[in-house]
Amino acid sequence: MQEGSAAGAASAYCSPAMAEPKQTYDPATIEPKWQQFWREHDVFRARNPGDPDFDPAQPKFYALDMFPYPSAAGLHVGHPEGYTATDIVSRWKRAKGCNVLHPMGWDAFGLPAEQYAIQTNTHPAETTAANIATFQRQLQRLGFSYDWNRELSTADPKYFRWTQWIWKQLFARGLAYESNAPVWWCEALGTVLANDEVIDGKSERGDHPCERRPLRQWVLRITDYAERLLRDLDGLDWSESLKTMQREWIGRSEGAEIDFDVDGHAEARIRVFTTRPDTLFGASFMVLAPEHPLVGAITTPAQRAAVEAYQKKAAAKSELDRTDLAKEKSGVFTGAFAHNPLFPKGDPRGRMPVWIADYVIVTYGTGAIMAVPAGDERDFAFATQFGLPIPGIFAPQTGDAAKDAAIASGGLCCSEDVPFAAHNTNGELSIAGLGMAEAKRKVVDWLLRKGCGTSKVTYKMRDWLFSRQRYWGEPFPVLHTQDGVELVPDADLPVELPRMEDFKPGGVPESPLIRARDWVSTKDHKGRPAQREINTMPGAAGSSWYFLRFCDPHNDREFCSKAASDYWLPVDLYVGGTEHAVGHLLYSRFWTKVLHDQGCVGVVEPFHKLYNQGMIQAFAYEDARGAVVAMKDVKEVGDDAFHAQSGEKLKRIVTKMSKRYGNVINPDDVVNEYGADTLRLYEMYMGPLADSKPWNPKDVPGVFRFLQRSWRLAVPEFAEKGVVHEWLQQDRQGDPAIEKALHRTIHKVDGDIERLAFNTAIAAMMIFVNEATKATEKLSRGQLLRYAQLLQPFAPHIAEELWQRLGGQGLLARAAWPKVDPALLVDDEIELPIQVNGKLRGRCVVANGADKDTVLAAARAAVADQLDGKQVVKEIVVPQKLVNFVVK
RNA sequence: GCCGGAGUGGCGGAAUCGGCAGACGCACGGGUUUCAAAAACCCGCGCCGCAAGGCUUGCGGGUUCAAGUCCCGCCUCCGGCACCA
Repeated sequence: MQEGSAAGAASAYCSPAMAEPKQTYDPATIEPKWQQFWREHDVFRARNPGDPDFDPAQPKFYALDMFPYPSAAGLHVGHPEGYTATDIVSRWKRAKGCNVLHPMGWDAFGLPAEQYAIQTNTHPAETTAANIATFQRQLQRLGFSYDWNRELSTADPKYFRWTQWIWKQLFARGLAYESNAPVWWCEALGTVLANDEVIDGKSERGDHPCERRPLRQWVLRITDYAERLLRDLDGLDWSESLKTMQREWIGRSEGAEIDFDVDGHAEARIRVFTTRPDTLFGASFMVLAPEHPLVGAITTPAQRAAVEAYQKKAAAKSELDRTDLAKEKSGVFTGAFAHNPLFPKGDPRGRMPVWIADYVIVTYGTGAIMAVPAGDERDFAFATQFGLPIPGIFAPQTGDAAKDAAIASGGLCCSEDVPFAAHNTNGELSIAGLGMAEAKRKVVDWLLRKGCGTSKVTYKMRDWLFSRQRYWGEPFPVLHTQDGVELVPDADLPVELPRMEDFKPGGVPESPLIRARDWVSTKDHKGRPAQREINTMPGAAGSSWYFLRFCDPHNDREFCSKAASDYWLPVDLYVGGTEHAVGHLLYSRFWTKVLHDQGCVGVVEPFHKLYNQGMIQAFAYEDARGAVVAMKDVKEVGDDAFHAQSGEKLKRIVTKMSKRYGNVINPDDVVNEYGADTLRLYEMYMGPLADSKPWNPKDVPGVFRFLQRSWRLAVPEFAEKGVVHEWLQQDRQGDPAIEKALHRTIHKVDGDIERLAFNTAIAAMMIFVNEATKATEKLSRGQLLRYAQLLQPFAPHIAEELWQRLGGQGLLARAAWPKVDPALLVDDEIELPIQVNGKLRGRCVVANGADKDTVLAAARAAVADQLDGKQVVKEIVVPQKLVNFVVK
């Protein structure tokens, strides 16, 4: 323990050398004691239907944390933030009579474990086991009320046996397929990555450059579920911003596909996707993605060299460069002409040059567009740059004549809903005067009749790239035989990883498993030679269904019994960071829906209420140039900070914790110095759960002092006076003022936990303790027992200790939530602020429920000097709130 | 560029439905206690002003008896998306 710290000083008093034994609040003694007691008595075990002591009358509550990835760095202070929040809710729900499922496990497969294993030259299985042990020890000393009987690890064969089984179900439903399409390859990580793991052409983890490369991969057909993944968001209790992120990721757009003939190429038809089929009359050229398969066939000899050069340049560009150069459009004419289906063959109005340009993306829609410069900013920019025609199609009436004229002539681009001009006709079809919606309908109907177009919905979301070229992941239960792909029978699951000494990526795109020759070569079901799949599953595989396994973690016949998941699902409260907004949360929803369709799970959505905690940040100091100075070079003097070497005055900023800055707070240190209850309480007291907020070491002793004051309310300084104060040793009537304060506090804390406003709940308890401290000897045993009940979800150890000392019945962790008497929430007399012309001028005390005239009379008397000689034009009386006189 | 969220004392934050702005904590100042210090406890603490009083929730307008809260226009910060046809 650190010298001079609050708790450190406290334990010094407890040293045996002291003549009189003091009873100081000493978390180092009481916390391990209660943790051990709770574990030994299995206090937080959740009951499943069918368990001997299961009570069907009890409501269930499933409180879930995003389980951690057990990194070598150990627990970060960010972890206990969300974990404390769900623990408070879990303990509170138990007190309210719920059967609570609050489990914890380990997301143990994945790249970092393998990277770390390579660095330290130890096997990932060993480092992972060691990291799990550390995380477990760190979490267990925080006193979370997890049902540790349900602990699981995704890297445990007993677990991933079922990950493999679920994958087989996906395969059987046609939702898993092999593909050779270009994928994101990251050289530094030696693997391919899914779309959501690549940000601006760099890997999300490690920020390494990535490139598109064709490699054989397993892919899951999540796009088949796009519509349901979108639609079912509506019923979820998630933040709107998170739902928006998912909606945008799914990226639904409604429009039409239209076919264009290519002059002189009877076999070639260019199919485009457009959200504005109504603007077809304004289409003046076509643009294909450089990678579009038709480019080679339609390019004229004269343009071939230029087109191929452009294609080469586009291929060399990463997606990042492509968007970086977005300011200026680039492209090349193919020499070919397509024909607008609105006009008869040969009609010059339908003649459209075909270009290639990298602003058209091959993987979205059909990889080709019809360009309507009058109605699309990008097409407008392209047409302007290359001198292509911009036919005007609109007849706007905005009231701004100059603007209207510019739009009508095609001199100004307009993507809004404005009426079409009279010339939008081909004789058969006219949309003159129509708005967007009606014109769309008419054009698509006409195209449909002519057989060259149809309405169509597309999604931005791509299929889920579901394999990695790495060792430390779930093997696929698949063999490659001479007849093709063959599934490993259920009876042979799990397919375990071979024990390998060298699992480093070997500079080849293939997984290191390719070197495990004895493992790779096997026999198919006919006994003929076959090869195992050497790709492994991505990190998100195991985490896509762990919430299901928690319902029935020891089942060795099924991944989870239907009865168990029917009882527990959906998760009632799921807390974690925003970083999983599209990845994990979308994948889990997808797997749940597939398992639902399979009849294995009743719900269609796994997480009813989802809450994103903010980030815990830290202070750092930067110099005049804006460079962050590492904490070891910072000298703090009072409120100011200086550079230790140069003496330069530094500016305090708030930023993320980082090893480089040396501002990382280790939860273990905080527990050692102040105890787990203080850590939990401080993290909840910092501010709203959803906000990002900086860790301020100076604030921590404040909450410690609060716990100490709570302790002092019950426990005398010297042991000879008893385990609690003399006046608490038997029951008696408590002070009525304290009783009222207590009821108000219970009411406030109850409501605040409900809305996850833990900071204000703690403030309410502090107010109670401040009031109670002023009247310590008037407190009754019953009052303090109820206070301990309130404190229990937040600071369970001290609360349990106080409960025991006060002689509470049984365990506090199992005690019911205290009752509020509504009669005690109202005051007999209330003080009203009195305003004159909206400014506070006085106060008066009236009986609660006094009639308006009584209140007015008292109010007038209280501000008589202000009203003197003035005329009152209006009197506003808001019952229970205030009085306002408007005077002249 | 588009879509979210936010901006309140020296600091973290509170104000849940338009009704006393600044709860609670930190820091700071004063006091009690002490040989002294720490701890503990008590008092004070938005800004200007000796005071009376005035001003104050990023900025500018508006609605209202009353605006941190509602409306309009801007500024700044954070997050997400970003040539998605």
